[in-house]
Amino acid sequence: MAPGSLDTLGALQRSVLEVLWELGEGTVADVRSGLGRRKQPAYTTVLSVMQKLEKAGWLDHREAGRAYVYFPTCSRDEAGRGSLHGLVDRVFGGDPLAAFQHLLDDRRITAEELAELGALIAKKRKERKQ
Amino acid sequence: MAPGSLDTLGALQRSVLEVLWELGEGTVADVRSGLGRRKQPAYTTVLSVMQKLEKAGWLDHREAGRAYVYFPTCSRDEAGRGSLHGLVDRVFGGDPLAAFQHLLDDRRITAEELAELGALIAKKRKERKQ
DNA sequence: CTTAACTACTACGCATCGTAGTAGGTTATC
DNA sequence: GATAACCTACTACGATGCGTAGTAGTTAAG
Repeated sequence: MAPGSLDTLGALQRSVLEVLWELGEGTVADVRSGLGRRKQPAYTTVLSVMQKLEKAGWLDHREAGRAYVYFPTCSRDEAGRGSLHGLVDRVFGGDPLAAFQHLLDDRRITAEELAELGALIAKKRKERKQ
Repeated sequence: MAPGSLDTLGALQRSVLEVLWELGEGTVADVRSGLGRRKQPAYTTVLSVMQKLEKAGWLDHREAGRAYVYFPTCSRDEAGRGSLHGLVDRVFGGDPLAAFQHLLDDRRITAEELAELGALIAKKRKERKQ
């Protein structure tokens, strides 16, 4: 399970996580060069952020020779699910249906996506039947 | 539109908003007694929080005689929608369908709700057709 | 006029983020 | 073996934001 909501993380913290999800795993140096920023933070800055992320449960590490190789404790998908789950709890009183309603009212959903959704739900219902 | 994400608010801030959504509007004293807490914060504490919420765009007020009557600038629904919208942007790269997928995988959705959802989508599609 | 109620302004402790320096250990090089 | 390079651990600091509340000032009521 995700250790918290992505929304409570700072910008740099989320960037670091993003890089590690992209790479799968990596050293501090890897992550640092993976950050697509004009002004790269100091090595120790990235290290600090990653240590804090590890303490918060987002990252773990293994030793590989002299260096530590860090990796996320949950996939991007799981983190997204956890964040959404948290939002539904905190904002919609734990009612997923309420969240659905709002998403459905979103103007950005195309007719094709709507159709896709219908199919998705039908499939889900079939799965449940068994 | 909602001035931000509910998720970035503190616990007391959200409680205050909650009370005002419940009441529709209210003075500082109204909100204070509306907070269902064992230890009620000082009057000035609630006032401070509400002033900060107003500066942040969540509240507005009108004068009524001697007192200020505060009210939310957006409905609870709009705030929820805004938070969800923000989450979809920040976490799912602006793809509502991805958020749907996760919600659908939620174990808490009952078969009845799933059916309800199907009907909801069918209705939505019909609306779009016109 | 005095008192009660209400708002404005200010402040403080605490937590966290971004930032990074310094100290110390391990590996590679000469 | 000594030294340089690289890596981690620990510590720190400014900024910001939340919860908390006191003080001062204004307005209404008696």
